[in-house]
Amino acid sequence: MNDDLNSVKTYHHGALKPALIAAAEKVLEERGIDGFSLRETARRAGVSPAAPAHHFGDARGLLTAVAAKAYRDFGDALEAEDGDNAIARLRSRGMAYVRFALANRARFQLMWRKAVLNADDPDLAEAGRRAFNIHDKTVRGANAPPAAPLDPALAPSIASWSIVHGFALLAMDGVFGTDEGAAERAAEQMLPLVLQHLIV
Amino acid sequence: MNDDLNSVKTYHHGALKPALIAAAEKVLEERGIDGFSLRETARRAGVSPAAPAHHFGDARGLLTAVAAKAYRDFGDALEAEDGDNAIARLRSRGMAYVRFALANRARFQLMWRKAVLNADDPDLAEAGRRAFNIHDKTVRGANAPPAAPLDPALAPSIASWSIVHGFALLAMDGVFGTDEGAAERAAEQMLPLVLQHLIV
DNA sequence: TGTACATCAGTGAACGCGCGTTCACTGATGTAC
DNA sequence: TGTACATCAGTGAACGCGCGTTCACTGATGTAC
Repeated sequence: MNDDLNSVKTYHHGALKPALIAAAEKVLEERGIDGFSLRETARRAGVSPAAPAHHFGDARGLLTAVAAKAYRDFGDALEAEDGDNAIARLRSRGMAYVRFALANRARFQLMWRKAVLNADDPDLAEAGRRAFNIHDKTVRGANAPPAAPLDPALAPSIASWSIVHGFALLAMDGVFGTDEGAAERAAEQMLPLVLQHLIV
Repeated sequence: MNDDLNSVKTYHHGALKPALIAAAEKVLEERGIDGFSLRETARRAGVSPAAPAHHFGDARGLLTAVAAKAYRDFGDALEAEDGDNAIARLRSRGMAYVRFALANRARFQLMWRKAVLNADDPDLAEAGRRAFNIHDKTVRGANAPPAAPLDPALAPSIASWSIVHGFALLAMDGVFGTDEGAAERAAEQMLPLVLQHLIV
């Protein structure tokens, strides 16, 4: 084990899997998805370039694990917000959506960069489903009947998801300036125009 | 010149600049942005790997030109739609937004992948501004006073831009299935819920 | 409690890859006189 | 109209790069008896 400060470097790392995920998150945040590299991640974790293969198979496997964790953190961030009524709750969770994206740019982008992930990873799928369900219940209520993907009943969920998603991405592109907090203020102006119409 | 069918290969291409842009668009559409390569583009255009440098400087320069053209085509696609009244017009242009994204996936993504483009290219900036202005006038009316980026008066424009943008990206991610037309049907269900509230 | 041994989790050198860009060059074009 | 020459638009070979992955290996761990 490597969990005390006096630990010396041992041949076996002890907790390399989470350490690699953490290193990958740093590399992503610093270099962006396009600049990501498995070798650099291994370097950060203080390990040889071949080591990650033992835990993740290949680069895609590692990125998939990072994305799954990102979806979990994202779901937690939504769930952590609440409000006095349905509209207030949706508004604060909408803001949480935008804030998460801006505070975790590369990870957030990775969550949607399907081409780079293992599409059939069950962990990833489950984490994504959970995040959507949290949002869907926020819009349609905790007791709304489950709905198939194209059910018209989902329209309000899709609409509100679209708006926060689109806004977050535009904000990340700097459409609202690079000034700290400007995007958040723009979101506060804009979300109330729309979200209230989506709660039934 | 190389513009008739019997033309033989000449040392000078004659219209290499547009030919390279067209080749780049094909490479992007086939391989995605991450798979884009300057060499492959040159290969498609039937030209040596060093040739593009004469017209675009480097790979970033070529991609920037492709993105600027994409913004122009995108603006044209919005402008081509109309409606009997402001709400109908906004709705049909919203659908045009979604359709353009789905029909020009890689190009649409490129338009927003700032990290890969020359941020200070005047052509690109101008084409982007024009597209936003077309949208803004659709929402706030042709005679609305111009507004600074963070002016609250822009909120309805930003809201509607966000929703079509977010929806388009989710659709591209396959959230509404890969079934041809499914995304368009979902958009038709959802857009009316929101857009009508944004016209003043 | 001790020992043999299988398994696990790493090493580090080497591979081949396609890439973007540079370079000295050359063929074609256009222009000045 | 002809000619000299500058400029433009290409060539193609070569460069160095960092990458992901493979490979034979070895050190450490855990387990059966």
